[in-house]
Amino acid sequence: MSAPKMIKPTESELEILQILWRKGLATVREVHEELLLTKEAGYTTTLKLMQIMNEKGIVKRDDSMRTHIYQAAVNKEKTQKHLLSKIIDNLFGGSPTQLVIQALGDESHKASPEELEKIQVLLNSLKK
Amino acid sequence: MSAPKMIKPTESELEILQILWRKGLATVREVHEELLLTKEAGYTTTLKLMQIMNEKGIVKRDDSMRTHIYQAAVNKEKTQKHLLSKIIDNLFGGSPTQLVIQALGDESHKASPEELEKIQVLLNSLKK
DNA sequence: TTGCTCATACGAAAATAGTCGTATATTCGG
DNA sequence: CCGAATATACGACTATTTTCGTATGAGCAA
Repeated sequence: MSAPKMIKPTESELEILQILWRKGLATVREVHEELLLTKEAGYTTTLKLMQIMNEKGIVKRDDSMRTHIYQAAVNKEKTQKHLLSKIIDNLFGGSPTQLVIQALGDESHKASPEELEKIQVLLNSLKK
Repeated sequence: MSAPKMIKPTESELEILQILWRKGLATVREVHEELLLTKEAGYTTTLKLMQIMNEKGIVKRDDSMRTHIYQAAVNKEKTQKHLLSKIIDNLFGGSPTQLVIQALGDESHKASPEELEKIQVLLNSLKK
């Protein structure tokens, strides 16, 4: 098993990746519109970022038409896991438990009862 | 309630913060030695980083002696919580549950039974 | 005192990230 | 066919982060 590439998207790239993960396929224009909901940005800025992501292999695109169609080229769960692992080391001294505790206690991102139940199920399976 | 400062340490700063959180007080030399266990770095690089962190208010120092003594000036839990919150938004689309699930499933950072029990306790209190 | 070691200060290069203006090409309505 | 709207390419500028060389001075042993 080998890591084909060291995945390390920047913050801006992560914002774009999230949109692509959600939409599957999207044009620069569509991604840009979504970004505008959250932040200020010029269209060509978004375009450039996506071009760079393409060069890095973070996204793929179909450029057979005038308007190119983009999609994520990195797996969502893998990327999350990889970055999370870094954070556990970098921010929580290697302890995932500390991270989990902080995350569950986060006031601005409360988990619903259904979600808590999901976690409970996972917890049970880990306990065995 | 107001945020006195937007806490946003860079990666390198985070590495140093972790050491300071652990040790409490430390000289540049001590911090540097610890960093060397994990990565390459010149001494003056570490020094400069810590000087900048001092200017930013991320660390404090006692410079009454020739060898300055540093300590973290930001609260560990607050910093973790703040950065985690960003990550939940940036990487997990606002869902802490997804983050928790990925974290608990991380093969390279397994939680011990005692830690799982801690999480269980927290989970119980949240369920109410 | 002299010379060696070790500490901080400081400036500036190198590496990364993010922004955007402008050129140019394509499409399409009329 | 013409012009407005819209797309990509690309270069360059700004900002931030990281790295380190060099200067300078304190402390200390011989």
